[in-house]
Amino acid sequence: MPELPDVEVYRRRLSAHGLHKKIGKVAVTDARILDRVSAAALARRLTGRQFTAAERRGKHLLARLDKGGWVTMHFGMSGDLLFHDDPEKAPPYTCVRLDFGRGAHLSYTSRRKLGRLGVADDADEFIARQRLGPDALDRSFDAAALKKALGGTTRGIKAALMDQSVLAGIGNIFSDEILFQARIDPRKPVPKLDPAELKRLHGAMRRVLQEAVRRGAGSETFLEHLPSSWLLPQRRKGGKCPRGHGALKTFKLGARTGYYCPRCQR
DNA sequence: TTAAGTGTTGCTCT
DNA sequence: AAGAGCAACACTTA
Repeated sequence: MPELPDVEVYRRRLSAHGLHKKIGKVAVTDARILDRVSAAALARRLTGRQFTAAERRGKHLLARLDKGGWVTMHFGMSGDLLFHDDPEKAPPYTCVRLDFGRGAHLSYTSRRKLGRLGVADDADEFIARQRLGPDALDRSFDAAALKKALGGTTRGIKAALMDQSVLAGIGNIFSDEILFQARIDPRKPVPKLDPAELKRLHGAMRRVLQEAVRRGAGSETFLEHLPSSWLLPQRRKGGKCPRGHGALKTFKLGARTGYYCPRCQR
């Protein structure tokens, strides 16, 4: 699930409830999601420490530790970051649980175990190792920066938008929404985008991602409360173009399915 | 029942 | 050497 908006919601949650609290215990209940760190080493690194900041780059969440270092989290195709007050009531698929003390417990979940949690000494080093491009919602990532990031590639625009080394944060779902709002054919080769399209693309990207964060991406009811002008609620077999153009079409990008309206996306 | 499909990424192959 | 294809995983749907 988690693309940029979902992870931004997790970041805000961690920032609001998880900072400046001493970590008393680290419970690793499924070590498969640990990224180049053992359960014992993770516990050693975190016990007695506290988080001092929560940052995000694309789909990666980084929690800064006092006395140096970061906890890095990625959620793969399914995952969440949840607080709960009873340590016995960790959500399903919890892989790592941090106990901050009475009534404050944080659980990292990963249903399909494609997520990864690790530690990094330096955030920039981590970002470089992951080959992450600029964050899609970074203030300095303006239309010119988007054009520059896309420069050089000849692929279709949807594939380029989903390439985390080009820009970080957009996946299969939100690339469909962004391209629908920008009225651009997802398979259109990047070099064929004219300046007006690039401008629309950049505007749609910011609007869609920010609105998704504002509406609480990742929540159960997220799709139900979206404006009727959005593609996402229709993004399924039998879905219709929100602008009244009839059935949406699908196409395959590797193993992923893209949805679009062939009438309004050119 | 079995198989295909899934909001991601990384590795392999061309 | 950029880009396509597939495996990794666990669960849902056809």
